[in-house]
Amino acid sequence: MESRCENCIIRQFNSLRAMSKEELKHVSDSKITKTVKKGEALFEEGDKLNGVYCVRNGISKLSKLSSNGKDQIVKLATKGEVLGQRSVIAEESTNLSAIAVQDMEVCFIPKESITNTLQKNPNFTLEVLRHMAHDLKEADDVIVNISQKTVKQRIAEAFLYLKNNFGEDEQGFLALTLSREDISNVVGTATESAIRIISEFKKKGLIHTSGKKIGIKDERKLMEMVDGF
Amino acid sequence: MESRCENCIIRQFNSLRAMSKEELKHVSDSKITKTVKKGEALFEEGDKLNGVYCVRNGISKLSKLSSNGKDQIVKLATKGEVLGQRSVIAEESTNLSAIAVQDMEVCFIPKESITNTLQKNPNFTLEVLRHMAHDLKEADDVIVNISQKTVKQRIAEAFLYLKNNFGEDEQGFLALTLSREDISNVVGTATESAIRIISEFKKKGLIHTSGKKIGIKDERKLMEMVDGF
DNA sequence: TTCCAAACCTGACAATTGTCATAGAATCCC
DNA sequence: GGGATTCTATGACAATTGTCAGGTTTGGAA
Repeated sequence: MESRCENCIIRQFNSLRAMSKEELKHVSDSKITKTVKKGEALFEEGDKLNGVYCVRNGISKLSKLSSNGKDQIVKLATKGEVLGQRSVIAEESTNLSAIAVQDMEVCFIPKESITNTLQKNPNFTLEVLRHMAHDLKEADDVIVNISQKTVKQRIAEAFLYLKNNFGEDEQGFLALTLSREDISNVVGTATESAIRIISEFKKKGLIHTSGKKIGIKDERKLMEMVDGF
Repeated sequence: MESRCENCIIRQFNSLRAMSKEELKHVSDSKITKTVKKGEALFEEGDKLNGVYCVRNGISKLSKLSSNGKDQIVKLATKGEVLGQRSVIAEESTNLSAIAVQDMEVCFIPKESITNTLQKNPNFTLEVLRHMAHDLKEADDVIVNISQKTVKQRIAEAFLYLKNNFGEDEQGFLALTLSREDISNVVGTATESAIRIISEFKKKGLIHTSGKKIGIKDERKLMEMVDGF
């Protein structure tokens, strides 16, 4: 049941596609496939990583603990993304925790395969660099959003982000269901504030809910709200 | 007066040090040295960059305009840093503006020298990658700080950051003097709020001021404040 | 099923922060 | 040097957000 990287479609979405046949073979021979249950950690802030994780299925939140005891979610990583790269490249312990928000299937790739290829295959290195450049741009956007937008705007934006990146189920609910606490940790606010605003959105007919699940009813109004109306 | 990159000490602090002799020679032949006056822009958000800027002297703020009309300063770049890399690597227009907060001397390096080297010299690419990994980690830290700390804490932290990164002058003032507006754009708050908190710090004896200049008087208390006391 | 713990929700209140208005100080430019 | 402009500063107030203190609902385990 352990499939070969050479045949893995996921690879097309990340920097591994720039690896040569032989390099890929080496990765495939050394990789370990793992399943991670919802709520379990791939790794925790401060861990020294001996490799990276390639996400085959499921979604992980990348978060960092603040000195006030709250988690801030910095990114949601899904199928095709490689986690832990930054830490392996900089040869530092990781600055983020990775915790599954859905059951996951991941491949652990020992860092030797990665660092060797980084030193030998400029295409691969460049590909990794491009991905990191993209992540950096996104991080800049997050900084601006968090500091210049209200909680209400950020929550509206988060819902649109969830829809655009993870889609909806058959009944029109967001495919990725986060707890209220996770939502508040994404936008950087108190859980109670997030809940209050969700209730308000529901009253205004912007969204509908069913248990934890949230569905977007009025996308246009949400978009207007993000831009400040 | 145009000196050669081969002899430039600045290079030791950035990824250019991983270039070979010939590559460096090529860069040196194609580079253009510029002076940029305080307040002038190296480039503006949305510009397509035809190269990168290596800072020889002075300091630049990297900022992004928010939809509410305020600038958010994402980073302060000083001697040795290379600006515009992200944009050149991703082959996108830049997401940030770079504006001098002090008179600057910079070298413009056409992108061909960079992209060629990126494709041929894995050491260089890896070096760039390491720098970007570092920037990304810093960006994560900024996200957590902005979303989880109060304005007061962030301003205290900003002062300590300025001292640690840019030092103090002979009279004990921070060597980098920012306008109150720039300070508020670093921490992501209204200018009035920043001014009010600066006044408060002054009353409490944490800092002293003279015109725009700010000096740190009680570093210990500022550090405690950052951690929430 | 029943119970327990966790998650969700709401109200009341306080603290923080932003906005607007205004005034003095510094700076720039002719 | 004088006038205009920008920057700094402060007060008053409103809006936003966080905190605390309860509730209710939900989901899972015994």
